[in-house]
Amino acid sequence: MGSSWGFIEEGWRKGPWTADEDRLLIEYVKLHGEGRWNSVARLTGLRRNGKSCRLRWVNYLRPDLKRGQITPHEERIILELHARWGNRWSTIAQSLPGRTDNEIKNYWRTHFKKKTKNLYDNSEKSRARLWKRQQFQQQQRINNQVDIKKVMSLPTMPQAKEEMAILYPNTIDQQDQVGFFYSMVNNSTSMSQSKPSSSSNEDIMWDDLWNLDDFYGYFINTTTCNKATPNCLQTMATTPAFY
DNA sequence: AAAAATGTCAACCGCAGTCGT
DNA sequence: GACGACTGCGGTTGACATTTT
Repeated sequence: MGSSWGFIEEGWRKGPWTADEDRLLIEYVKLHGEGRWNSVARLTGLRRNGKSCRLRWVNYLRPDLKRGQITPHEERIILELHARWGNRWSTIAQSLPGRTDNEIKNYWRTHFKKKTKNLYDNSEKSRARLWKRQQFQQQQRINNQVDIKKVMSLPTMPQAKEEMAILYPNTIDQQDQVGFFYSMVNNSTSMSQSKPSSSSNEDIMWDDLWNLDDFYGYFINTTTCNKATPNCLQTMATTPAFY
């Protein structure tokens, strides 16, 4: 980061907004409408850059924002849409009038993401095991040694495989899809096995399900969205949050 | 009561897409 | 087509609040 919170850097103020700054921004939008955020500083004297102004307006000052807690109904929508779209928060936000992508993202992280925390907190040993497995599987893919038909015919979690095929038919590379899916299944299994015996079976099941859900989300992000890259699995294997 | 841990959320950053020149 | 400015998105950070020990 390198910037001092609440101070001025290169002429721009940073940190929490004051009531006066909010007022200036609201007046600007009243007069000029949303957009052209880089003009705000010039036209109002506000010492905030365009990005900061846009963010403040979109996430806090917009009059159509719904305040207060996420309702159970909204929560259900978030869950459903996240299962479908993954971390595409702005897409999810479009189905929740008055809620911002930032709000939904924060909500998800604080209410649901923590369910997977235990998985990430596992010992270095299990991380190393997973890392080795991923490396191995990646090497297998590189060497074209994965027989797609063979893998698809494996008995493990056939329903999940079927669901994946329905939900994400346009993935970039079916071989990668299957290979990664199995690495996640293996990951999930090994994590469960390494759990302390005090964990109930239900806890383990839910943690694994949440983990798979994360997998779905990440999978979408790395395959069907614009940012997809052919070597998405390599990216994934080197992403710390993933093991 | 105090310290530590955890939760919450506003705001930042970098990246990528779009648009105008 | 190349380039720069602008915009939007998702991930992350840090300050503050709340809960737990």
